[in-house]
Amino acid sequence: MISVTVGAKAIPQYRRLYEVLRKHILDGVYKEGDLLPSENELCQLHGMTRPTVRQSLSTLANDGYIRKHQGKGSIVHNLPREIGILSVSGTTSAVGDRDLKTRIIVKPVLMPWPDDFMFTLSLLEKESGCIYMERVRLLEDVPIIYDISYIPNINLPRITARQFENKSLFRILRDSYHIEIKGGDQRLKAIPASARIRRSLNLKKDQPVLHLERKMETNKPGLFLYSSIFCNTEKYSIFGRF
Amino acid sequence: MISVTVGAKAIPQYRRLYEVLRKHILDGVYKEGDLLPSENELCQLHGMTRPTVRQSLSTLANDGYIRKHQGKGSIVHNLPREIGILSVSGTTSAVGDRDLKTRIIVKPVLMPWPDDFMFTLSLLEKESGCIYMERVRLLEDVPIIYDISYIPNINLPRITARQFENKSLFRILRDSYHIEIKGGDQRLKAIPASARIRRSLNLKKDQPVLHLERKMETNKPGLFLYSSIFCNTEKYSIFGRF
DNA sequence: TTATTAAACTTGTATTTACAAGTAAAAAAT
DNA sequence: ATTTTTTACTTGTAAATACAAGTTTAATAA
Repeated sequence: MISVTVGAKAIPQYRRLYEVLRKHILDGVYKEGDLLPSENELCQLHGMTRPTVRQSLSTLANDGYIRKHQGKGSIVHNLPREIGILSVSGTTSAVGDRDLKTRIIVKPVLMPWPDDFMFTLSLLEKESGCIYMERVRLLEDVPIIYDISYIPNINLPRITARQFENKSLFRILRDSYHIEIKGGDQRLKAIPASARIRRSLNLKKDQPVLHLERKMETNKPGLFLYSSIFCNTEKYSIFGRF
Repeated sequence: MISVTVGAKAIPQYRRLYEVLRKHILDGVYKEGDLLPSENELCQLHGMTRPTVRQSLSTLANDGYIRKHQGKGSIVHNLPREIGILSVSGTTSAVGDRDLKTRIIVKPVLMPWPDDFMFTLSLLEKESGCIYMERVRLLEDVPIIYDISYIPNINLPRITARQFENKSLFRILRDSYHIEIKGGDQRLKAIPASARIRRSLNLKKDQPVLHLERKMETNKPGLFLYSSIFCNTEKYSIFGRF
């Protein structure tokens, strides 16, 4: 039987409340240090039970938007996101691409995987080859991130023909192929900038770069996306929680 | 009424199961790719209900030990911890100090806070002054991490007189002062190594370092610990989840 | 044999209820 | 006025239950 799902999947209640509260925090409805409404109040306000509300709040806490204190309440903790440009943790999207512009350096091309790829690949991945692309991400027209993406060529018809300018790769994957990033692993290193990276990111002499190697998990089992990311951290830092 | 708590606090059931499963994964009882017992099996095995078991598993998943797949089960995901030396995420202790030796460079001294401190301080913190210390952490006798710690001098009698050799600072804080690290924020940068850092970490010329600035939250409200950490990432990476 | 269907699993979401433990504010006692 | 106690309110932990949704296996039909 072939089942074609057209409409959007039902969004869980706890996820909806998460999005609402997150938006309110980012919009400044709740400011740094403010107490969120208590769990019982949120239950009444949104017509759900406490475990559901708690699931929203624990996700918010995990992503660093709030801190929970027994006996007190949930306190807004918005500081990092105001300055940072790339998040190390967070369930939403890994990169806050709100103010980031994208410039394509190498258009998507189909090629075999590099011999010494940074992660071990499955046989299926290896046989399929990879879609390769290079992009620069700019903050206020200043290049900050050099992003090399590797996508296994599994069931992604016509992806190399698509336009990626100013549209997140992840958005295209979500909208056109129903692929969602669920999370992933990353390795971090400080390395000297290569000549090409130095040129691309307008780096000063001897300015090192932060190198991230990422393996991203998706909602499609067996499908992983890979990125090699070079960051100019001279002016901006990368934020994270632990 | 004065209440003196002598014994250890009762450890929640979900935390106990978390520790058991975590240990089994680290010990290789469950190996990479293995399926954990199903939630219902874990319920029977440990005599608890599914919400409790699920709390353990979701914490394990958050810390990167397992991946959960609807309809399938929980799959062990132990790779990063075999290679990495410093964890960016994880509820337990931030640093896996199992194989790391510690060498004191500057013994704990009481001093005023630096003028341009990396985080904003509260008035209480500023007035109290800080306990300052510098340590090098070695992996197989090779210096990897240079750690500068700043601790507010609030209610920590005789801390400057204590011995820190080969004993984690955090262990002393926990054992002697009942202070637990609950989590925190960090900023990451790639920077050129200063002469002192280069000497301390035996860095090659032009080898940059990964710089972490950490603000750690504790179980004592208002008490934060601060660290400025320099990592030699030439041979080892820092791992993280997102 | 092959493809389809059904059943038996798995985790995901959600409600209801109960009590423990920590915090803050109000009330009472000194 | 000050201290102590109580109360009310907060989040934390835990059980019992129900159904949804995804995956795998077994049974069935072609």
